Amino acid sequence: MQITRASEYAMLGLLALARRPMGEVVMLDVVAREEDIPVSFLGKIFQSLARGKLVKSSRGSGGGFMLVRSPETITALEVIEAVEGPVSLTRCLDEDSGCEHAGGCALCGLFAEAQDRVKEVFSSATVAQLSGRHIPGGMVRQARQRERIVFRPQRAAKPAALTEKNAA
Amino acid sequence: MQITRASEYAMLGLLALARRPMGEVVMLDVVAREEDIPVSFLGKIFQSLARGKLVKSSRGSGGGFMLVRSPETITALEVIEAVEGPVSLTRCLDEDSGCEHAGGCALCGLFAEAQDRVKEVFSSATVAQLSGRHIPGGMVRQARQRERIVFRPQRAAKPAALTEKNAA
DNA sequence: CCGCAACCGGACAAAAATAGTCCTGTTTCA
DNA sequence: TGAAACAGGACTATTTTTGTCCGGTTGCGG
Repeated sequence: MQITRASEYAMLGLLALARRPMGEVVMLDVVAREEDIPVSFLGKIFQSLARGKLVKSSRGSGGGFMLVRSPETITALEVIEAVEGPVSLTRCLDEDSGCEHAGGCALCGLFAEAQDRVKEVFSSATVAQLSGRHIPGGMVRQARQRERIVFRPQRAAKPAALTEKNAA
Repeated sequence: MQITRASEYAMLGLLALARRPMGEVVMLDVVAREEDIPVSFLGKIFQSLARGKLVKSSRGSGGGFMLVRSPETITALEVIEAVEGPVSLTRCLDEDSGCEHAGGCALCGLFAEAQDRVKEVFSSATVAQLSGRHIPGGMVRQARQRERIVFRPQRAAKPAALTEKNAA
């Protein structure tokens, strides 16, 4: 799958846009400073987002980027795929390529299942949801308790056991 | 998280042991040839598995590796963690390190959730289960239909919709 | 219609991770 | 004792990540 910095920055960048009134145009420079991301790298990333129709760029003075769709409709999965291309947890799952140790490859099934779960989670979180929780900048290191937000695809049934297990 | 070749090879290597009567000692060389893995790399990997107490090595002529525990009790997660160390989907989730864009970082929550799901899947599949399905070697490329095995943590409720979506 | 402001996009590059290889032990069996 | 087999550290090649740089191109404002 790889969740690289690029995806992370892309999300943060969109959060920066989402914090503003819908349709407002913001310069790269501003976003980069707000979220503490190298400008030139962020430039590349926003190019991808633009190609993916998540943002629109305008050039010339007074230019910058704006959200094309409302933050409620943009999922984390879309962002990640816009930046990293089609995600796959392992080479095994790249379409075409055909798993090396093919035949009846049980591993592929297992990896595919794991990947589906990840996609499920990422496609159930929107930029708007994340924006609601996020505090920009590299500051406030230890602010406000930080209980974890839970992103459950649909049902919220018995999270208790799992959460404890992972905390331990 | 990264599922690298090393994890993949580790699983395949264990499957090779699991195919044999419990406790049988097999040489690296044999495993490597069976699963079509570079011997010297597999050597490194089995060292990790041995440190993780999943296999035991014996040296000298007639030496090799054997499973220490029965394949039913070895989960894919254990294998992966033995080889790759503690898994984390993103840098964000490395213990210590403390997320860069901390404060109220919503991204970390999201990533953590995704990671939990992956761990859930991997900890619910055992070497024995996988072994039952696996056909060794790089051969048989297109053999036997290949419907996907489903590894669900507990309940098997409504897999239909999801599976179809992914097949498409 | 000129010039600057801002993005576009390709080339480049450093650093890290991945995927191995190799060689010198050390252990054990025969 | 000698060969067989793993142990483990050092080394290397390739790829990916994480950027930087720079010459376009576009479009607004004057």
